[in-house]
Amino acid sequence: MTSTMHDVARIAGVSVKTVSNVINDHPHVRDETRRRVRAAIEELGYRPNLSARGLRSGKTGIIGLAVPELRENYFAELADAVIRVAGSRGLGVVVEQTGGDRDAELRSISGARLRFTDGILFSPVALGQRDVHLLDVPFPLVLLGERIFDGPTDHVTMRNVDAASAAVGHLLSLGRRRTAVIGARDDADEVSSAVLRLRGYRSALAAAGITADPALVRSASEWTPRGGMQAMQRLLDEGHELDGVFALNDAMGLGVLRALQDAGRRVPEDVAVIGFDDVDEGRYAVPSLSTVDPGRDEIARTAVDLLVERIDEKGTRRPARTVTTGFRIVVRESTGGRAESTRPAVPATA
Amino acid sequence: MTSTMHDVARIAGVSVKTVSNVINDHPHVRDETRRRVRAAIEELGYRPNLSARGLRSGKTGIIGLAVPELRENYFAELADAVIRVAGSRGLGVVVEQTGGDRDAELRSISGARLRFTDGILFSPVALGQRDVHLLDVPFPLVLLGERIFDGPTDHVTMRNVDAASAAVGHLLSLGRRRTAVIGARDDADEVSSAVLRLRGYRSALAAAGITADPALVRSASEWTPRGGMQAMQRLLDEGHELDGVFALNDAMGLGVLRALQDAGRRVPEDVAVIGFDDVDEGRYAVPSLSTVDPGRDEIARTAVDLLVERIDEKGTRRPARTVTTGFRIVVRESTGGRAESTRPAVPATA
DNA sequence: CTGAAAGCGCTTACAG
DNA sequence: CTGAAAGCGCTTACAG
Repeated sequence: MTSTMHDVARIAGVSVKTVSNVINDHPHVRDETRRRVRAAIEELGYRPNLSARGLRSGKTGIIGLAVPELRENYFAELADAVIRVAGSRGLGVVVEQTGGDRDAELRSISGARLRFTDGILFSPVALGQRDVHLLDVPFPLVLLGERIFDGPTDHVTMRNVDAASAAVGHLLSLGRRRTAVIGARDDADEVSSAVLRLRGYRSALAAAGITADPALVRSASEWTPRGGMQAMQRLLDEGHELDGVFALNDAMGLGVLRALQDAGRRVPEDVAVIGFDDVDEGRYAVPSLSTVDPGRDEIARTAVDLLVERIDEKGTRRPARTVTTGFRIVVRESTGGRAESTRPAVPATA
Repeated sequence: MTSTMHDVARIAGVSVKTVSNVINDHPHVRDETRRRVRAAIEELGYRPNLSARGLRSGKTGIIGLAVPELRENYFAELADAVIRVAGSRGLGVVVEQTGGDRDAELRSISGARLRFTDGILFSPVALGQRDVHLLDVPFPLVLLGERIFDGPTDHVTMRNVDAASAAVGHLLSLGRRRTAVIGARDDADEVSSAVLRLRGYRSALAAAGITADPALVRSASEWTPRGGMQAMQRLLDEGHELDGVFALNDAMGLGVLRALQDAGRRVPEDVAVIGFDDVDEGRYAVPSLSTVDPGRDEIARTAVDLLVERIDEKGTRRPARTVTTGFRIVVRESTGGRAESTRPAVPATA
């Protein structure tokens, strides 16, 4: 039925070793031989059996990506970027969803799937700093995010504190002195996006000589539009004065916009709003949502390359490395910038 | 380093065959033996090598999902659903992005990845009816969507015409007599979501004795918020009277909402708007977007189960089957319904 | 530069 | 019910 290297070798009149050399672009094959082998491959429609190759070489050419949920835009866009980069490196990506569940996160790095992927990119949301010892696994693992630092594995993270500080600095530069923060969390013993971004908020205010009003520091039930909307509604209901909002992610920022509009507050005239993540939706919101671009493509590229390095590593293992990616403040309508989506010079055909 | 079945067999004092029987839940193993084998597996941290199993059994336990782009919400949510269902069937999912590119779509079913996945779920957007012969591939393939019908493979599709007709019927029931459609395309020789949904629009109007005004039938440069917004802006600029809009997907519907608001039209008072797809964002838009729920979970479940059936198929191959899933009209604020996101009875901790 | 052969770790007839 | 052995399709030392 399906043909093997032996069939190709027979048709081409060479040994399987030579076929293997051609397939894997090894040197020392005469051009004429290479041509004959290629023709035989074409003729038979031969495709290497990846299981056999994997068994022999100890590699499958597949990496795992463990994220909470693809229906969260941030992770869909991250997965999109990771799949692109991995594809360009000749790797397939098995996407696993943990649902932000601790057990599922543990399972994804338990090794149950170990002999199936060559390594895993892992974005935890349930595991935290106290679980750092669980990351000492016997296979290549690259950690994403800011739940766990100083672990035994390579780690790609963003400048959460600095970026949050810059976002609040942007609101300050617009003259906003009463900026609320939505999505805060102040667990002393946890390091998370929430904690780091809140730290950036505080340091920006402190640098401007402003005392943060505790009433303006709000948690959200979940980091979604719904969570942001509800937190904002409560804040408005309580009657606090405010002229700016820093939503710790764009999803909540979209909910904040809605709550403000429902309450008849004008954005950005009455209240300027900035989010974090730069998901596509923010660009199309009314008004469009200013945000922090955390450099998702750079994160994906860096993470895949670190993982590939680890997979290719022979005996000598280099020490764990932490890479911090850059960021950019994206000014849109919600802080007085212009919408990016303008009419095209040439209208599309109607 | 990593242990094998032989190690387990040695520790447990049984043959590898028995270990295999235990791992694969085969009968005819005494409880006591089973316990000993399990203990040995535990002790060694043994995990089956999936490459070896794949080589021997001819299966990898991985299926492929080929979609345009995960950053499009519809496909992120579809992938989310497929990964959940596949996981419950013990299968991993390699996600491949075609970018809606013809060559990439062909590559995804060319068999280059064949011996790597047990089968593929394929959602084409570039290939069309004329490419139907290309689907006659020597591995399990399940087609999603409405680009190609009557092909040689199993096919899962939704009731596009009926659902679109019901959406427009909903607008008619609100008394809207001048409903525009956004995202139309009228290629006589192509069957696509656009063509089918447009057909539903026409049949609903016809059933109500209304002549469709060609000026209200609009294409969009792309099926995105931007495309919807631009198409709506042009429609408004041209000064046509209208009181309803049927956006052929939610992404365009979100852009339509924005264009209407920019133009000072009230939704739904002046113009009622309904989309198609039921992506999460529509629920959080201001106003929330009415839509057609095409039953994404049902699509995912059906597609995975058909693929599993094909993979497990021995000699006798049953004929290709087409499954059509159900739909539901979701009435939200943009057509006068209530927002679904209400305040929680119990506020989250602040 | 090329060929014959071993072996990666499983599963599965085949004997017993 | 259990064991010994073949073989899935590759890659890679090892000879030549």
